[in-house]
Amino acid sequence: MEINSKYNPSEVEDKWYAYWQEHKCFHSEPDEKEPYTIVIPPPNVTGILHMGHVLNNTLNDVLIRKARMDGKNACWVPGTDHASIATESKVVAKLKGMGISKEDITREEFLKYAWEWKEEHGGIILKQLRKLGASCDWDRTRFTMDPELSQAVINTFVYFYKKGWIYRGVRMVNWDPEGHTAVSDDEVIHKDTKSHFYHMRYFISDGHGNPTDKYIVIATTRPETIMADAAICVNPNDERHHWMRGKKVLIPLINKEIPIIEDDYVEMDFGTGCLKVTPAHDAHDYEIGLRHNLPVLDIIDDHGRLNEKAQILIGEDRFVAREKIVKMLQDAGNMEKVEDYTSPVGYSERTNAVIEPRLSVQWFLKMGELAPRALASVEDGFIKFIPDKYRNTYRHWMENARDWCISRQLWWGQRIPAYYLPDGQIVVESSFEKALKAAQAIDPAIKPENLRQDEDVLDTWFSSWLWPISVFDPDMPGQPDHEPNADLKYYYPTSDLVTGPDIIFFWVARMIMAGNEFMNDVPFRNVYFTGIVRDKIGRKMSKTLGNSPDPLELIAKYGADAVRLGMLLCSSAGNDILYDESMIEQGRNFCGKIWNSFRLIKGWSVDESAPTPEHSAVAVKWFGQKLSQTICIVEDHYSKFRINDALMATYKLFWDDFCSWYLELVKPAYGAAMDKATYDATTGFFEALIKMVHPIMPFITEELWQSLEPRKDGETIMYAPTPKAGAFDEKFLADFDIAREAVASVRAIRKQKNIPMKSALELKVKGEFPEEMASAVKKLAGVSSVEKAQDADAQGVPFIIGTTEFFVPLAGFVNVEEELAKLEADLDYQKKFLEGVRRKLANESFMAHAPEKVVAVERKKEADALSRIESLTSQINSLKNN
RNA sequence: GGGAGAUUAGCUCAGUUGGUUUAGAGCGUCUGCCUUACAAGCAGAGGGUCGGGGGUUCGACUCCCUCAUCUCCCACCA
Repeated sequence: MEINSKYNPSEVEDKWYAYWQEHKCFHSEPDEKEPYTIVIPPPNVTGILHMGHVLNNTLNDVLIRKARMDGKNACWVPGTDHASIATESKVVAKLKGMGISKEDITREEFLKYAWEWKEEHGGIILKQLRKLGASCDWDRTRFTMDPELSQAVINTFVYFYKKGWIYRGVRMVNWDPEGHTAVSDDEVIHKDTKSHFYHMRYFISDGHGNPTDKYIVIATTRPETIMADAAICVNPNDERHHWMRGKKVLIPLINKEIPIIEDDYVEMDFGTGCLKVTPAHDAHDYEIGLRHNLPVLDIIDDHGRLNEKAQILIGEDRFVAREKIVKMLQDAGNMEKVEDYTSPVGYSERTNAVIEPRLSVQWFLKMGELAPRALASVEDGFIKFIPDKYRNTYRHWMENARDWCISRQLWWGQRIPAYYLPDGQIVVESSFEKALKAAQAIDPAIKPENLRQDEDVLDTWFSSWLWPISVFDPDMPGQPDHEPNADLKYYYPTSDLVTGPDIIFFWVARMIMAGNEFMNDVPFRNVYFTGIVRDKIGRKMSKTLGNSPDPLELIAKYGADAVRLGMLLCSSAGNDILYDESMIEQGRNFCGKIWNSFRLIKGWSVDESAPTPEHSAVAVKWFGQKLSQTICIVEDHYSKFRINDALMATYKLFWDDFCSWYLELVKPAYGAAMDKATYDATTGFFEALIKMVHPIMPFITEELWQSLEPRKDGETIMYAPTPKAGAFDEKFLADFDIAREAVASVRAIRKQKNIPMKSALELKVKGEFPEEMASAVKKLAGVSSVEKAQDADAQGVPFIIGTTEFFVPLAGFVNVEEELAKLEADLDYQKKFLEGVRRKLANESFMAHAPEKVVAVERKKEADALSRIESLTSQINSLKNN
């Protein structure tokens, strides 16, 4: 059989992915086996794959493939999220390019465009995931706006409304003037922003709307809102301002009279101690307004422009208006001074627009009962967070959770099922027909055309919080009487969730709430939080910085397996990933290593009658045990979600133990055949190894597993059972390590003395040495004999392992002074070490307090140091006598 | 401003209830090798007073206090 000398991933990957799909290898149906379930964190339906997805989905795939090989019924449900704000803004942008404004078309027309956009761009990301090797059950692909899933969202809304947990409220919300919607507090990012602090003069009114010559100075960062001022507020304890109690002031430029009021909220030592109260455009001012019964005047429209109520600068954008009004105030003599000022300003997470606090009517879901229960799920250990530190973050948020603003002023999403009667009464029902009936129960005269549905849609998270339930049985959420279908019964709760810590509140917490409410059980057992993928110097990846590589290009260049390994190498749970392409090169190199070891093995011919050489027998015995030992370690790592530790242990087992030691030991002389026993053991080991690697690198392992021996059509390594650990003897493994050390020492001597492997050396041993290992040392160190040394022939280049002395007789090669210096340095170190240990043993307090075990360890250290010193002294003497 | 976490080799990180750790790994670095599986490789080597200071303890990378630096989360000082 001809094997390419180099591994060619692109050839192999598409072939096996198609094979897996053709044979339905990813598909799961409920059966009698233990389920292992993951639901994908749904990416934006029109998004494209970035490095964060690569990390997340690689981890998911490793877990799911591992579970599958462990014999579980593994099901990974894929899907996408409709991402209302992001998608709608893309569609708006597209329409703009076509010369169409959203305002000019109907909701239905807009949605038609949106669905077209979704059909065109939707699901690209799922195709890209296939390139990565993701073993999702594509037959189960879901979209948060699939009709059934949308209905689940509507049912949920109706359910909570009827339960009295959803209410409509006038609230100061975070208005995104670009997205034209309210966004939740969590979607606002506060950034310190440079601006100015404007000190303005408000003149005291004479009582008839005319200015007197007295004025007060008010500092603000937002002079464009002065027209909406409802009062000037000072602290009641601020004596500086008592003189103007009961007076009124005039708003500059428009000369509107407003009262001076007093409230504790105002800090005396901030700014001028005077606050302009603008209830419509600041959340705190709104609160003050409520306390003092101030009128609310909203002068900014949906787009962030001043409206006619502003009286001046009508139609101007708020920032343009700010510049203009500053000029006007200066011209009018109202501007006292302008200072540079940096203050936190809220930005929309989605559009990066400056958030405008704005009063509006929104729908809210009460957190009062949902949050404490969801908190308990984690606190009581029903859900485990990895790493654990996120429990703190979670607790803090859950204890302070505010009601969830679930309405969004958008069209793309699930429309709120609230219907208004002409008299303003509201009915909430899961369909128009039901709503009509309910409305007619109130007023039999109501006709369909009298009923008006709420214009807003629901927050996207209000659909994705149902995800672990609705992907299996969309009839479940919001319908407590519904009998869960077979899928839901079998797959829920899911096993593990892999996601980023940035959506712990948006998504993770809310899924827990929904799970508790509708399933009376948590939605998953473990949440593994990945880090955020950053570039090599720690910057977040972003399009503008251009530091975000295209995963598909990386896959094309290095292969999917290499990309997967590379991502995992630099990721431990919860730590940010400092991505560097060299990690992926390492993945590629590992593929090369695996590939070449296979070529080596496959290149051997077998001689049925050949006896097994001693060194091969030792090698087989050793690697079998080493494999078992490592399997235990790897399994332990997986059980603790220490994926990169599991990976590293596997990596070293393959590269160091198998390739560098085992294969070198059993490798026959060039052209010579190998005995059958060793050959069979070797292929067996190789198969076990690639099975261990498979969850991490699915493609190359499938290719080699299929090449290892003839397989039936439809057979796959995906369902090959994870290798099981056999017994292993620690002492035997330790003995082999002594042999390794001896080999390394001889090789080092060869290098120092420039002696090629071809010239055989002898090795003399003084002290204990496991006889069984002699053949291995001979083969790998190029040593012709390993013999017990008598005192007389204890000479040559020395080294010590443990307490055993070794000599490589090399007449003429020994540099006595050099060797002596090394030995004496070591001796010196050992003496000091011994001194330290003895000091400890002489310490009465230590002897009295330390447990026996620890004392025994110290005694052993003492003994070891003593015999090491003895060996060193002996070697020094031998050298001196030469 | 509040909270959480971090600081161990050049880089990225392990170090699991304080004592078999006389601090480890991978990558990188250095040296020598194109040795018929692999130069995307092989062999070998060097590299850290565990951020600073103090404390608890027989014993501290590990626990406590403090300082410094960094990261993240939450938070409206007009």
